[in-house]
Amino acid sequence: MRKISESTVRRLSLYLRFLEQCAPQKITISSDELARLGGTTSAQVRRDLLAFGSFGRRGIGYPINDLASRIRGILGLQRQYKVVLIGAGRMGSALVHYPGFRERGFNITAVYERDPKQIGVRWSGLRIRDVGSLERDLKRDSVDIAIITTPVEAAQDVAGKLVRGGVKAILNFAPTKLAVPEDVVVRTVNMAAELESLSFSLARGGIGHRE
Amino acid sequence: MRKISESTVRRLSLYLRFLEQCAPQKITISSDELARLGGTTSAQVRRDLLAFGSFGRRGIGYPINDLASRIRGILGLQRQYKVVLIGAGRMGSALVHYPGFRERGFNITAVYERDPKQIGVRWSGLRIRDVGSLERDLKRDSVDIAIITTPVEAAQDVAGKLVRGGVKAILNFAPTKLAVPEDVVVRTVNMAAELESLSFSLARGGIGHRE
DNA sequence: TTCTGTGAATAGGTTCACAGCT
DNA sequence: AGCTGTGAACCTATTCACAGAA
Repeated sequence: MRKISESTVRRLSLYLRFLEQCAPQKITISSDELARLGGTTSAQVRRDLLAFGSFGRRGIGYPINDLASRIRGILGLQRQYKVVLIGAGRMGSALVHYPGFRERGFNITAVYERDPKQIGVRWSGLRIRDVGSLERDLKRDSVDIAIITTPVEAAQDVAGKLVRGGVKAILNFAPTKLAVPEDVVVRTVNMAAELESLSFSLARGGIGHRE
Repeated sequence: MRKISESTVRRLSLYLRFLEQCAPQKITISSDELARLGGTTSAQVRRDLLAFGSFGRRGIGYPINDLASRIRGILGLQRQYKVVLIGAGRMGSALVHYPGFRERGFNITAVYERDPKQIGVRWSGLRIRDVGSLERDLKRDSVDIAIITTPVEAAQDVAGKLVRGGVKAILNFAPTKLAVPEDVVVRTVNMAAELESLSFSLARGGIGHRE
């Protein structure tokens, strides 16, 4: 089984969403159909799917259910994930209440915050905890993924606590590069940079139309 | 002046942030230093900067202020942008109050919502308007960028209104591919897909450590 | 005929390595 | 010596085009 690139992973997420939206009576789907839905080419779709073994049928297409569960396997979505969130601001609130996470098996089980005024407040049943107890809590029972929604100044410090607590995957919304050991994966979502990429495109018919 | 790739644009955003954080007495910065800050290589930095003309000085480095304003030029950040947001949910609230946007010249000037209970509510001085008047408002005075934070079912419909209202750039937080004309740029931020990319990495020491 | 699987060709992005300023 | 600018090499991703199975 070959190496799978980051852009392929991103597209697999997309394909999975489309497969799950298919009418239940529909049995198979062609690479061409998936390509139209996802805004790529059929060759691209076939290459992506080939990256983890071939099981489409020539002349027919791909069996929808098999393909979906195969993609879930690749993306590691057959299991549940324990997620904690640090930073009980507006962005934290938006993410805690985002239904798409739980649907995919990402369960936010704790929220941490530094501001004493926020500690103890409940967000739909989840009591906001003191970030001071984060490291201890992580050592007591471990979590899979952490989401950082703190102000930028606090982010690296929090990342340190997470790493020491054994967290191996971090989704970071603070606009900074986090220094972490080799075996920890970080994805940074930088809202301002997203807008900047749009202003770049406006300034010169640049990157073009990319979805 | 050559074509600039999407990944270069993303890195330029990063570089700009670092340049702005430099101590004011610091005059120049080397590609090596920028590389360390941004987690790339010096060769990569030099290539990125070369994409829009050479004005570093051999043996010295790049003049910080010049470089910063040149990058601002490339990214189209010398001007102000008028931005509207559609969908006054928690994510909308998080973005409206995010200080990083205004700092960069992205001014959210109106918020639209479908739910009548929300219409008229004020978010730090901004009165939430009926999405029914969106298209008319856009035609009266145009905006540069729109941010969609509606539920996924409403997103395509809103995108249609935006396009008819002359908006040429859309930042989309609904997990769906928006169909828009060629001359409209869309960037979709898919939160669930970000987590899926992390679960993929956890499932197999996959993509590796990418910042 | 339809639609996958895949080698080969192409394009695109990154790294190397070194000439040339300061 | 220090550090940029840049051709060339390299590596990775995408597209082409067609053989082969249903």
